[in-house]
Amino acid sequence: MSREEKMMKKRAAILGAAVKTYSENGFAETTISAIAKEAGVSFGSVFTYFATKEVLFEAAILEPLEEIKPYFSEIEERYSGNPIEMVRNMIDCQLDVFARNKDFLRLSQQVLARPDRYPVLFAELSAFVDVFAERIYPVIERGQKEGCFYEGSPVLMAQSYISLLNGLRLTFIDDHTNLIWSNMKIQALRLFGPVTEGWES
Amino acid sequence: MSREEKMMKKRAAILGAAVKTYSENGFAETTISAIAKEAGVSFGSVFTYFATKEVLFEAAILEPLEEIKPYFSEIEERYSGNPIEMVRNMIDCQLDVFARNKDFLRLSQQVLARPDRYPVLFAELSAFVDVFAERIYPVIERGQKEGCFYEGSPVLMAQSYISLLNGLRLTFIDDHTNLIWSNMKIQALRLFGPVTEGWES
DNA sequence: AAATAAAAATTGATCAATCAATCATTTTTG
DNA sequence: CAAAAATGATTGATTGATCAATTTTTATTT
Repeated sequence: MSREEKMMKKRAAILGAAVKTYSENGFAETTISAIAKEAGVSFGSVFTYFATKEVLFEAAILEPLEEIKPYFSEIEERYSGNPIEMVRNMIDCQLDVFARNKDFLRLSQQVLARPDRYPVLFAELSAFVDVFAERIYPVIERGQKEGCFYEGSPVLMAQSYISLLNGLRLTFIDDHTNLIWSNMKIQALRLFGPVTEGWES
Repeated sequence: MSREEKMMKKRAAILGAAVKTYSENGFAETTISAIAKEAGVSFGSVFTYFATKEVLFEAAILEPLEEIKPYFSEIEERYSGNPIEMVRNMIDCQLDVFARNKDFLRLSQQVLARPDRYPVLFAELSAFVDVFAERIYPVIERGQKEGCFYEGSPVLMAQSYISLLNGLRLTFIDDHTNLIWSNMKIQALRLFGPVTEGWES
């Protein structure tokens, strides 16, 4: 393994440990030495890869966010069918993402809860939601024209849906099963239109 | 004003300042001296009324929780009409409570996000949700029999509704208007049954 | 291949700053 | 005056960041 490869691995280990430790203990109650221990590196090494505790926190938000972004921005590209089917596919996929990324989502909720403390990160997460609302908008409009979605502001629907996702992640913080999450998919769908039949997966 | 009255007032001032300051800055990043300043009392006085920083945090959760409890536990007593009307009244009232108690709800979300850090408080909040689910259960069942609510587990519906409330409080953290909140009431109702007509308030 | 030097990365002891809690002193109350 | 409450300076513990010493890696020369 080349030096560069080794260093990339080490950086990834530190970042992963940071996501886990920050999400469990919050920014202030997380010590650099706890992250170092979790990552299996020395205290000093953390500062070789991240200038400050603050910079490491920012990276722990922004880098996983990039992984998740496509599921919420590439709506027309990723989900297919008529509007109902598209939203159904989308919910299926996005709820799985939320169920899987517990640590990252706990972290992002810490940011959402304190906009003044994390202005840059908060703006980044807000922009993420705005992009989602913008991309889902035409799908909702088509569904409304077809008569299968409720009338009303598509932005409002999108916001209520994102709120439900965040709230679920908070309410079922310790739920490791996917049972709850698959049961909640139909509830999410009901924010868009009247739906009786459940999931067939 | 008697001494006892004065002391009650001072205690209330400290507790109010604690709810505000803890909710804005989190437990660890809140200093006792910041709470004292916000409350207009001296540093030392805080310890006359609350033994430790931890005890003050617990009081800042548990005492406002008692104020809010009735809106979520006295379902049959407070909300009237047929099932649809009852849930409509309930949502109307509970969303107002969530919109009004921003600081307390931010605090409770800090607890929900870290069950291991706050085991006792977390258990208290979980019990609160459980009581709500138990009390709303028969209303949902009646609505299902009347055919105006979706079929499916009433507990799941109640959980999705509480999740939406928490998520809304997180998403609209800085929204001071009540516009968003009144617009979200119909979205909340749609978790229970297919509803087209909006709010007439 | 082996030896050597230069550069880069690792390490944890040390330092400086922060802050919860204490407590001796002062002020207020009855 | 005596008891209670208020006050803020002091103390001890914690921890982010620094840095000098050590180890590892890479490049160069024999």
